Amino acid sequence: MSNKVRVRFAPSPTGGLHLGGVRTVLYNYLFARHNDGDFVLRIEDTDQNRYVAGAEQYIYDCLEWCGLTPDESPLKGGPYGPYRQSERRELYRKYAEQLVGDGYAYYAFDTPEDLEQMRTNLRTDANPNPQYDGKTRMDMRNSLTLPEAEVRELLDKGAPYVIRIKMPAGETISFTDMIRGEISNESDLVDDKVLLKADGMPTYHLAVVVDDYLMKITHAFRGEEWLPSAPVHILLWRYLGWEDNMPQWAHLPLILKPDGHGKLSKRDGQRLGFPVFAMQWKDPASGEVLDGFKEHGFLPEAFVNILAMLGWNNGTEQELFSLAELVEEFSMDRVHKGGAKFDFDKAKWFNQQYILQKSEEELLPLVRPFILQHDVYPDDEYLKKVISLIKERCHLLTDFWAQGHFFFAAPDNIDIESVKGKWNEQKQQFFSSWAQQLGSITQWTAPMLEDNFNQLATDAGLKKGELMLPLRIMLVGGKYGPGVFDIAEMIGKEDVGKRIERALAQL
RNA sequence: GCCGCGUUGGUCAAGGGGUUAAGACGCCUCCCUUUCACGGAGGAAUCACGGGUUCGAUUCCCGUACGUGGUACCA
Repeated sequence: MSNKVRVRFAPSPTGGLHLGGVRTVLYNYLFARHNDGDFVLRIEDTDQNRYVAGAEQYIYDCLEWCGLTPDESPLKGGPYGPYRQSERRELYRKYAEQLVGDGYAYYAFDTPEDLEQMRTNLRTDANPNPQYDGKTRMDMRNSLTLPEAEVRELLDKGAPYVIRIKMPAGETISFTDMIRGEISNESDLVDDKVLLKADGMPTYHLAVVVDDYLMKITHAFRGEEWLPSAPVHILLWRYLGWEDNMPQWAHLPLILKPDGHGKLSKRDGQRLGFPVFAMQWKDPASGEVLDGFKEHGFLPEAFVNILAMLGWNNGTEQELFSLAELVEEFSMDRVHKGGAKFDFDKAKWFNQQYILQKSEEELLPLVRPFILQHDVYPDDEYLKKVISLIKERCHLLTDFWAQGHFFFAAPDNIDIESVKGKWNEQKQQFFSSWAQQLGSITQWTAPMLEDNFNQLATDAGLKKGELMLPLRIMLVGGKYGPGVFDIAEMIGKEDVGKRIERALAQL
């Protein structure tokens, strides 16, 4: 029937959702939307040893936060379910058996110990990683080496076995990658990958092919770490007789750590002080909590934009894209081949751009949770005013507290050293008397306050410039923040007085 | 070791036989601002290396180096 574009994101629910994972989701999503196709979420939970409670729900939460919700998923259902591989278990065996029947795969009865034995026996400096392949398979215990009767018997009495693909000899297997062009591998160099494990579950290799076929996936995008096993998948499509339906492949470049080399890992984030996961992840087993972009104060639109630009651009100078614009502009052939180092400074800049774009009204509900964290409960009007005064100095939502805490409470400690140097009795007198006559100021507004302040300074024979920094330190605690009289207006007569008195006591 | 993939400033990157090799982040200087930030104006900084092909290579080809991924009954 139709050749509607269908793509899928197929994570294995084992922990936090990494930057690179979200970017794979994003490129899938953009490609699907751009082509009026379907975006499927499939859960690859075939490794029962790696089951982690809550990890699947966490993936939904992350996708929802990013605004990249799938059209079909275990949660939502769809015409090609089930979407959880553990629930498709029986399907895979049939195809594995079919491959054995057609001579493309075989039963292998070697125990893990046998395999280890083979590897240690064969390991040399020239060949540090011996494989189960065309060179070694005839020395192992499998349906190719054992007499048929014995194989039958082992199977009948329920001996544990796996099914392995029988890689052909002397073939060049090639395919066209949407990003990288022609890619080819020699079949002799690829090992006889396990297709069906002893516990009856498929490995990724079998499952990805069977499910992509059954789910009518037209384009398959995944990380470049899959490139070396692509020939196995190509062969499986061929051996199963589905080659005409094989999706087009695109192997996405890696996201690398900012310093040194290598794939960005969660440890790098901890080490360098930035998140690596989309949302906070609490490991149920270890109790370890890993920070996410959300909790770090990123806006989802910014996060998505950052990821989109990490490996893709539309050839113009534009860097800020809404999701709708990305959908419009996205194409796989403009994705980079090389990996990109993640730059947290640039990420913060993106987020700042989105904060700047938003109105106080829009920012209000986004900022509030980050203020609440500090046990402060301002009313809407007050918070909005604060937001408007400080938003241009905030890169992250968490900065609203860092840049605005003094609007809600007196600073814990003040940078008294910056004032001390040029401090004198005259200034002490000035602030003391200003604090005392605050009560007589009838109109408590920034301009009136400033006038009053200026007047008194002139009367005392002091330059305003010498007094501004001390006043700021007294009210704010440091050398930052919006106009000092705006701050004074906001925090009110009483607090201004108190803060001045308190600072004076320290000088 | 072997195999795959990659390589334009510190980072993200445009470009692709002839260009002053864009732009952004970051950094520095200056302006604005009696703070910080925003904004504005400048600045430093780049085609990994060696061979070809060519009148001419950053661009095409081949090597080398380096990086990275894989080499599991993990995905």
